Amino acid sequence: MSKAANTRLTILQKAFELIYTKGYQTTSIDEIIATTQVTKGAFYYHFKTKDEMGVAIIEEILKPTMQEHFIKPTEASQNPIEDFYNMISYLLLEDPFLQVKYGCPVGNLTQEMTPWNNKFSEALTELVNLWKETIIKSIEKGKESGLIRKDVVGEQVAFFILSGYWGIRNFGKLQNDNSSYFVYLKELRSYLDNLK
Amino acid sequence: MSKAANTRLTILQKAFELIYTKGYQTTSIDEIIATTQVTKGAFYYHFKTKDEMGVAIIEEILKPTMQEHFIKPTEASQNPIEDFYNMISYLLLEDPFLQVKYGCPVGNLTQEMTPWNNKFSEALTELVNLWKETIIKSIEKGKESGLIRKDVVGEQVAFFILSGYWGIRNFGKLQNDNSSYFVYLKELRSYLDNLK
DNA sequence: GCTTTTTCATACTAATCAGTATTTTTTATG
DNA sequence: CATAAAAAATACTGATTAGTATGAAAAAGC
Repeated sequence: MSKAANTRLTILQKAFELIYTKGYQTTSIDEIIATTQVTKGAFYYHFKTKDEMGVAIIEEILKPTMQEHFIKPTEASQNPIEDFYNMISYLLLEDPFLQVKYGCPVGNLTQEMTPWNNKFSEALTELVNLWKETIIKSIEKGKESGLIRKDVVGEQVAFFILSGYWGIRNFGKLQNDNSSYFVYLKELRSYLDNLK
Repeated sequence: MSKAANTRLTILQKAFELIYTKGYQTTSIDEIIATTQVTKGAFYYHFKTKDEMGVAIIEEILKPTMQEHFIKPTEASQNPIEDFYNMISYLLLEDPFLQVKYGCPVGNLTQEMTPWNNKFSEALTELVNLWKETIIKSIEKGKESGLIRKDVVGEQVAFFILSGYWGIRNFGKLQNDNSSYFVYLKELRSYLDNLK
């Protein structure tokens, strides 16, 4: 990777960490360049505005991460119900990057930037739809293989699972501990089992 | 109500509307006093800081509203399952104040202010716990009256319902339309029916 | 090695922010 | 009505904000 490309990536990564922990609006460019040891000239060479950088974070940091960690595993799944549970459980309790007190990065950005910034909304919608569609496909596969009831509606379940995930992360954030996750996961288990 | 008390209430109400639509951090005091036609002197006579006003909004605007619209009806309910559905459905589709594109006020504040402001977190936690406990009690009542299965765990269901609500409001916000609400409500219906 | 383009560094600006100091007006109370 | 206290009005401050203007260094092309 060229030195310039490296500078750009460093900015995106460090800025993402700051934004994930502090929020977008309250993370200033001065703070970003201070922690990245990059000058303002370099920053504005790579990004025309702060918002352009924000969208780049979604597309160049969040999207690939999601592809790798959610989309691929779900597509490869032979047992949707078991793997949905494992996916959510992993995200809530084990993922090394996500932290209880900071919630879900995609959820945070959605809450904060929608509906005031169209570029953000579009980029985030793309992400979320990708995840949703993957879940729906996985459910259809499960229906074919007999692991899921035929009368289950994929889109409904996808919305239900993702909503619950976003919501419980907000609870975790509020309480700043794992306890609500354990309670939530038990009910998720019983909900998912009812799809069989 | 005294004139001073009226000034205070006006500030809280208008500020809440601004914060609900724009977010807390991006709503400036200058903007609040401009829309309320109140001077800065008056504002800072009633509130020592912006954050003190924020907490007052939670306690004096959000809390009473929640008491009236969620707590009381749930406590009076004779048929929990039916009324849970109606409550969520009302909130998503009919409530005259809440708007799809702006999400849930409590959820928004939680996302934005936690974990960086303890006073906010405490005030919000109180609100949410109140709602949660009311739902749990309602479920226990339903179990006694035979409307809900005995093996249903109230706390799990309460978390599940509230998480789903918070999450789907984030979806609505992202898409800026009702469509996801309809899909979500269908699955909520079938989830709730499984508690019978 | 010379030139051009890319990449980055420094110093600045105008706007906005939360909050303060001080004075004036309004209201309550005797 | 006089006085004290409560409530509100005005003008300011210092810090922070996103973004710019301009020039210097690095890298690439020949």
